[in-house]
Amino acid sequence: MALRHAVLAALLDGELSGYQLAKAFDVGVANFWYAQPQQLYAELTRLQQQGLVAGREVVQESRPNKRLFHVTDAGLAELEDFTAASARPVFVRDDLMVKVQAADSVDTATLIDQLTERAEIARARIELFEALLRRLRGDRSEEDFLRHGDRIGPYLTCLRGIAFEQENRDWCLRTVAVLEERRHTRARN
Amino acid sequence: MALRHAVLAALLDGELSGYQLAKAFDVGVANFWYAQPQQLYAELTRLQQQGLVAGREVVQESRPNKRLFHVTDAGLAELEDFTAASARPVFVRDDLMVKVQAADSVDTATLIDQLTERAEIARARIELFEALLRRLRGDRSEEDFLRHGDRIGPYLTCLRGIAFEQENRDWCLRTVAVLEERRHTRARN
DNA sequence: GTTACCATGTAAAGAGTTACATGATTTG
DNA sequence: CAAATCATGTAACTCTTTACATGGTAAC
Repeated sequence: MALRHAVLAALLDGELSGYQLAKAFDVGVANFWYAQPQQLYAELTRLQQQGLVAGREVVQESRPNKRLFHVTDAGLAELEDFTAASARPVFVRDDLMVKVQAADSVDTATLIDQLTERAEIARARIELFEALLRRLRGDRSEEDFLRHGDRIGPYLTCLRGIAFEQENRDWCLRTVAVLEERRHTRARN
Repeated sequence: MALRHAVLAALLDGELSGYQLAKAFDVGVANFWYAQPQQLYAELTRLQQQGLVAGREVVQESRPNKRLFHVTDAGLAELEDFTAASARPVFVRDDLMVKVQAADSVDTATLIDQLTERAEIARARIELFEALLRRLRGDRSEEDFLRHGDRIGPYLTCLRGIAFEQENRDWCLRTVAVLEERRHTRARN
């Protein structure tokens, strides 16, 4: 059960409604996990039943009412246990990689398009993440912030998000370059 | 359905038994996907029923008999379709990131251990992947191989595997450094 | 007026993990 | 004699995705 803990970790930053949480997870600005709104609403309900989060109804006039959730002491204890338990390494698991693996046997035209598009998406995310980093550290330098800041978890995970997307972008562009050169070479022969 | 295509792509390199396939997926040497043996046996059966792969029984004396599978023309066509369809971007989704996100609120001792261990695993995988790259390109230079080699798909995915693991390792080590320094700083105050 | 945003869900299907099962051979 | 390798699966469970569903307000 990983989503549970991702939700708990996300709620450490303060009270959030399901909708706000969904936005954070959706943009990937949460950058350490991704989940869809439906999952989050369901998970919040479960977590509340188990007493790991508590919600309070906020009545709004010009908008639908919402429930704001925060982590309870039991939730914190659960996170503590989770952190102490060991985690297995992860793999990339990307459809694009499967396609590239098969690149020698299939038409590469659309593949090149997809890689280019993916590089662009990665670029956009890097920008987004970098803006988030700046916001998190305020006017401090990164080094200073990481040494003395109160809440560095999100900053550290965001650093990884950026590194991942950079690697992503660079690999896509490199692969496009290789595939395109081969197309031209073949065309000439 | 993603595993289907990963299996098809993996079988492009030649006939494999379920067991051999499982080893490739397990080590992650397939490096573009990961799956467990049970999944693979089930998937091979399904693929065979759908005519996307064909198997032949190989009778062995000192070992149990095995079934060697290869991709059929229908399988190739399926891969072609899959490649043409668009793929959604991926996220990292790593328990370790969830833990780091919560690092300000939980005990970091075991977390530091886990990050260190993960860095070591990443280092080992990088070595493994680099050996695989050397084997794939033979005595050619990377540039030459990527320009004129017959089968570059696995090479390109392996490049990404390495980049991913490097990023992984570096982030873990950086995070450990940050967390450790904060422990010491706090201890002093 | 149409699109985007706020706000919350249910239901079903698909994918992946974990646990359980078996049994022979080879290597140390 | 124990551990690793070869070889193949089933069953139950959890997690994720996709599709469906509703309804008001704000902005262009």
